[in-house]
Order: sequence, then structure tokens, then C-alpha cells
Amino acid sequence: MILDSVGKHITLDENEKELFTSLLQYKKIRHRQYLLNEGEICLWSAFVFKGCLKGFTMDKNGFDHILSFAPAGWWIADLYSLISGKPGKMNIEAVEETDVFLLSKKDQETLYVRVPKFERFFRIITENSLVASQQRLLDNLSLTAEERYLKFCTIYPTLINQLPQKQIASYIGVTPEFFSRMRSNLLRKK
Amino acid sequence: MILDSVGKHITLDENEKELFTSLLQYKKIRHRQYLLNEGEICLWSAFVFKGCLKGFTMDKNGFDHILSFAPAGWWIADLYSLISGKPGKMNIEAVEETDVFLLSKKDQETLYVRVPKFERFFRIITENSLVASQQRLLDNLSLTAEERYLKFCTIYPTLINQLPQKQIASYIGVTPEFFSRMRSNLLRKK
DNA sequence: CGCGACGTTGATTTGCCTCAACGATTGTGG
DNA sequence: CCACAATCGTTGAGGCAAATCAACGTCGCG
Repeated sequence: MILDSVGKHITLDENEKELFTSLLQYKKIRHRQYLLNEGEICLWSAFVFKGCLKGFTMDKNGFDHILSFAPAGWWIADLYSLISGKPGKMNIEAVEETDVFLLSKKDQETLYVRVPKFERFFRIITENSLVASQQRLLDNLSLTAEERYLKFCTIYPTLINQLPQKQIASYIGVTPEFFSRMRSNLLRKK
Repeated sequence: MILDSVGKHITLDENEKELFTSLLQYKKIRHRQYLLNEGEICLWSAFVFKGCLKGFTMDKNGFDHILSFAPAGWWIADLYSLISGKPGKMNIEAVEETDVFLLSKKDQETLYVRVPKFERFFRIITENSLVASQQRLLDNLSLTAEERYLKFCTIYPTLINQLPQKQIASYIGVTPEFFSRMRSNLLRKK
């Protein structure tokens, strides 16, 4: 549940819990439905309760690049757009039937004022995301596609079998064709 | 000055300013001197007052990968190590004579308790870093080396002439040899 | 001066991409 | 419930961006 997730980093009393949950808006997103489209202004942060979302952008040649997967228990948003208030380039789409809680930017600001502990909570969440993002950047600079794939398997063991290969390929940064070859090479080795 | 930088995101009264500055430790780092070595536990965040630092890691083949430059006005740390308390893989080195203020992890926690506004400040700083890190990841997935170089030039115009080419090559993710060729191609074009 | 780091250039190799063709699977409307 | 389209995964042939390895000139600096 979402309060458990928050509870890992800050301690809330009953009133604070109630305030927090009262600001959340429940939403069900069907498979392949978009929660956010490129060009829109991102006005909320989404907590994935069940299912899985992906955040991706399209480059000038029409290719997708998946920036992040958000399985159950994770937050996702187009942070650039959320912070700047400008239209973003990110799409957020459900890779399966997904339930989320939305926290609007306005309510998030309210929360910061009324329960400053939430500044701490989101600082910690953001720090962890930054560490992960830097590590992934480093992996892209120093590992081969094969090594990145193996790492992906250890980080998201549950996603491997429920996700089309195409999307894993996009995440690790290779074409679906190359990904297919790479995978059959790995299978042959073992 | 460092208080101007903080003042862009939060408003402090005189006592708070004094508390904050009293926790900072001034340090001068000479060219090529290390502020942090791979394998050490990172116990502080550093604010660059003058000069420039770089954060980099070495891969298993002995190649450097520059994760970030920190010119004047920027913060730098091995966030992974700082958060987890474990030894990190990052090196932080001065690319020229540099003056920094160090804020120890312990004092940073003190600051969070005594002046909760600093939670907000570091949340915002971290959010901005995350946006930048994600954008760079995206650039590495979707742009050619040449495009990344041109982008680097617009983002760090001042660094281009004061940094060895080797280091720019490392930042954008190519070998020094390829970088040299690429640059002479660009010059020929114009 | 002489050493070590840097930048350049050439020849060759390689990891990954592109384009194209083809089955297998999934989904959809009639 | 079937027919057909769309998407997905696989495989082959060929191409290109960038890496590798090596040689050489240059510069800053102890």
C-alpha cells in the first residue's frame, strides 16, 4: 500500500496520513492507454499501485527510448515538465492494466507546506532516482549491450517475461533485431 | 557566493544563514588533486566556489568515464556512497585550482532538523540534477557523438577551451582518437 | 634537457544498425 | 468462431559509426 512506501522514509500520524490519502486521486489505466502524452504539461506525480507504466520519448527519427519502467511501488512523472511547468517530451503508457494514485502538483505543494516531512520524503525518493539514473548512464558508457541486458535481468527479474522484447531492447538501447540475436547467442552459450 | 545560490530556492533569516555558513568547511584543491578516491566512503557534499571539479569512475578495462563536471556554483558528491554509507566507485578530482565548501553528512542532517527548509533546498537541487541526468541518458541513446559534442559546447561553453580534449571525449562517451577526428571534420565543414 | 601526457593521423576491426523477408502470435471486426 | 490485419520475433546480407592498435609530433614541466 502507498502508506507503507511512505512509511519507509518518514513517520506520519493519523491526521497526516488522512490528509495525504485525501489528496490522492485513484485512476485505472488500461493496457496501452496513455497517462501522459508528449507535448502536454505534466501536472502530477503518479504512484503505481498495481501493474506497470513506462516513460519514453520519441527521437527525431521516430524511435522510442524508454527512460524508466515504473512497476508497483514506484513513482513516475515527467519531472522536467512538472518542475518547469512547460510542455514535456515524455509519454507515459501502461504496459499492462495498471492502477495508480495521482498527486497533483498543486496538492504536492500544499503537502509540503502543511506536512514538511514530505519535503524529506520526496527528497529521498529523488536522490534514489538520481543514483539509479547515474548508474544507468555509466552502464551505457562502459558496458556492452549484452552486459546491460544481463544487468536488466537482475534489476527487473519480473519484467523480463511479461514485457515484449522490443521494449527491453529500447530500454537497454539496442534495436529489436540486435536484441534478438544477442539473446539467442546467450542461450547458445549456456 | 554560496548564500546567493541557496537564496534562489529558499529564504533564510540571519540566524539560519549564520548556522548554515558555520557548518561549512573551506578547502582549497590544487589542480589534479583528488577530493575523493574510489573505494572511500563519501562523507560530505561539496559546493564549488571557484574552479571546477570532475566526478568520474574507472571501468574494468581502466577507462575513465566522467559522470559530471562541477563548475563554480554547483554541488558535487558521490551520492550513492553518501546515501548508503558504503564505499563508492567515484573519484572526484580538480581539473584546475578549485575552492570548495564542504558540508558533512552529519551537519547536513543537523541542518535538516534545525532548518527544515534545507530539505526543500536539496530536494530542488536533486530534482534538477535528475532532470539533467535523464536528459543526458536520453542524448546518449538517441544522438550521434557529433550531436552530443555540439550540445556539450552549448551547455558548458566555458569548459571547452580550458579542458583537455581527452576529458570532453570521456564525458560525451567516445575515445580521444575518435573525438579528434570528429572535431577536425566539424572544423572542415565550417 | 628529457620524460610523460596530450593530440593527430592511418590502417584495420567490431559492435551494432539498416533493410528486407518470413513465420508466429495476437487482436479485431464481421 | 473464423478471416484477416497488425504486431512481434527471427534470420540473412550488407553497411556504418566508433573502437582498437600503432606510430609520431608537440608541448608543459620537473
